[in-house]
Amino acid sequence: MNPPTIKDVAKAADVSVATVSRVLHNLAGYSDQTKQKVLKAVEELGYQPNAIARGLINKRTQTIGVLFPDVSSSFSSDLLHGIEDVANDRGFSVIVCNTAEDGKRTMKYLQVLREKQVDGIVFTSEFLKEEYYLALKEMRVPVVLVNTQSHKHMIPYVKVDDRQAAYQATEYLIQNGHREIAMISDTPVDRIAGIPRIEGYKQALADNGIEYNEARVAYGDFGLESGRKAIEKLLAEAPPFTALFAASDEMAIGAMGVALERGIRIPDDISIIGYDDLSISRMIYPPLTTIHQPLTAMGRLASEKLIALIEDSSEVSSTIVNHQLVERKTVRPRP
Amino acid sequence: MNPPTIKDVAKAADVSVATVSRVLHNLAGYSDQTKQKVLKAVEELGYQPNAIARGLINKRTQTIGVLFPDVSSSFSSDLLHGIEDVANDRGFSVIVCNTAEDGKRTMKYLQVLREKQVDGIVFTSEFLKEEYYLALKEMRVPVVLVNTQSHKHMIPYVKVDDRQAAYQATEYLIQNGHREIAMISDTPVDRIAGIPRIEGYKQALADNGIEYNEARVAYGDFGLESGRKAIEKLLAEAPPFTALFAASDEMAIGAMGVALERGIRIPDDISIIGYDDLSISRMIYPPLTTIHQPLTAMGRLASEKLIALIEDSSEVSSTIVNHQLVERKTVRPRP
DNA sequence: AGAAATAGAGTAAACGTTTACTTTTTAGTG
DNA sequence: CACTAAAAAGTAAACGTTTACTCTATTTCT
Repeated sequence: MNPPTIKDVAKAADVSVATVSRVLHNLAGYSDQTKQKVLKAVEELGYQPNAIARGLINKRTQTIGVLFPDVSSSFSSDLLHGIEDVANDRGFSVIVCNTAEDGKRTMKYLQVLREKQVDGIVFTSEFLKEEYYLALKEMRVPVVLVNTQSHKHMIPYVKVDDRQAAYQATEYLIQNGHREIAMISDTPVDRIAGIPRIEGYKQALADNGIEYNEARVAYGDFGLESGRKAIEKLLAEAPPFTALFAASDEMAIGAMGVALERGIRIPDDISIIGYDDLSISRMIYPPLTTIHQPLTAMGRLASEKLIALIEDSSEVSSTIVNHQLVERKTVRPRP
Repeated sequence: MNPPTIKDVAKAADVSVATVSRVLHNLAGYSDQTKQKVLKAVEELGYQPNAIARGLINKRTQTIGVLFPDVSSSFSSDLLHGIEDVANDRGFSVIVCNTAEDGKRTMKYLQVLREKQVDGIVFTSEFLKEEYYLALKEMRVPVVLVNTQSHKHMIPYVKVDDRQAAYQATEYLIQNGHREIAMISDTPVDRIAGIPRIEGYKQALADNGIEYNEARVAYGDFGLESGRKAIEKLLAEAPPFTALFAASDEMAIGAMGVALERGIRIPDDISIIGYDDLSISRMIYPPLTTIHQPLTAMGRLASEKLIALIEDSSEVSSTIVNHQLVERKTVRPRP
């Protein structure tokens, strides 16, 4: 009735459970004949080992937990894709957690992951609060950060150099002759993705002798809708501009939408450059010029680092992955 | 050194492990004084129960597995969002599996999920092969299907009525005066999402006295790129048409992209209606008229059904969720 | 007061593995 | 053939819980 256990196999093959276990793990200590008997019994009973029992004894669950602020964003799901892919390859399962950027929820997830005895954790796209750090530390499992970083604690991370990427995006607009350049940023309290991108933008302006004008920057939350709001604000309140740097593709796409609705041509009237390179960005019209972040590859890398830490608990370093400016159709030289 | 166990708590509180367990589960059998002692010890040691050990004994892991053909598609991640949300609420974790529509991979996942003793499985957006069904059956855990359905086996599902939705989409174009209506479909061997949508399309034509012309239907795979290919084929080879029904938003968006590139105006020259209503569809320009599938809600519903099955193993029925035609800017009356 | 019921607690088996240790069998050596 | 080394296999503890069962002391009832 119940699923067969190793004992049932042992009985059927008329050997001890230890022998069955050894055969199944290819350890030494049995004759070829015995091996055949065991394998036959396994086959006949349709025996499958119970990973829970195994996990209990060797204190390994072959499971990792991954936290996202928003699983359903294109950004997160590309990351997840990469993470899941290598994890699976290496024999790990992944439990997804959607924190909704809510501290309470996050702490609850952390507790669940702890109780479930995950072997490691990937924490993505969000500032690592001290509270989280402490919980993570108590769990004593490896952690890797993706698309975020902790200045206070030494935790390996995988991310692009936001400051430099933003610098490059802005400079690209400048090289195209633009001097009145607006920006849509994340809230300026975001120490991870917000501030560095604004700084890169400012620096590029400064290095090219263009004065920074605070009125030309609007704030969003990386989402589509916030991009619409932001450009509306800019159009209404900011001094005129011929180019726009949006700190996320979603915001760029939102902004393009309202521009187009109002008969503002892209890139003829306003050039736009985004940030992320979501798969959608290539496909919309006009295709979005943007900073490519290799999200799937970053996910893969994160998984690899984490598993390395789990398996040899050797030290693993952080890596700044290369971004890339991909030229498509939303930027053109200033007339 | 090691994380404290229930034994450590028992020792610290000077009671037996049974008592600790009872206190932790609010069962009867101890004085208030004892309870305080135990709680104090738990607090001081920072004890957290081990879900693996618990799972071993009560044969419940509070974990479900979810299979997607492509985790990183917007479609899947909206579903996942809903599934994860209610699962978490009800105390379940979710393990994601990306089958990549690969039979081998799927079978491997099924085995892993079995070994990990998940309590239930959600299977999404793919035809349930007999092989999968058998594996699932052997696992003896509840299953719910999302966005797919098995005609052969009685398995509860959650999906929209594709045939009817396609009918409605097509009829909407007809009501707008169009008579030369092309379609981009999934491959016609797809018994789940392919055939019913084509049939709905055909039926709507027939009911309105329009002859079906096979040359006006092209095939894709639901992805963006395939939408581009399909419309290119249509533009090159099909008789002229004034409207297009795409069986997925991604394909519709891909098609819009090439139309726009070629100076074909949407909706002035060609009206387009999509299918899915991804969050991006509202945001692109022009915003896509489409059939709304409430993906997140469908995910939630699936989770609820599955958990109901897990918890009382009562019978649970399937539900056809309501789709909705959302009118945006890509369809206009024929001039 | 004595019996019966009850509250408060402990003991130990069970869940399905892995593995250190022990025992038995076989093969090898001089 | 006696003895040793190696191979083959078994025994049982351990992992961290839950829970059925048992035991003792106290309360309740007649």
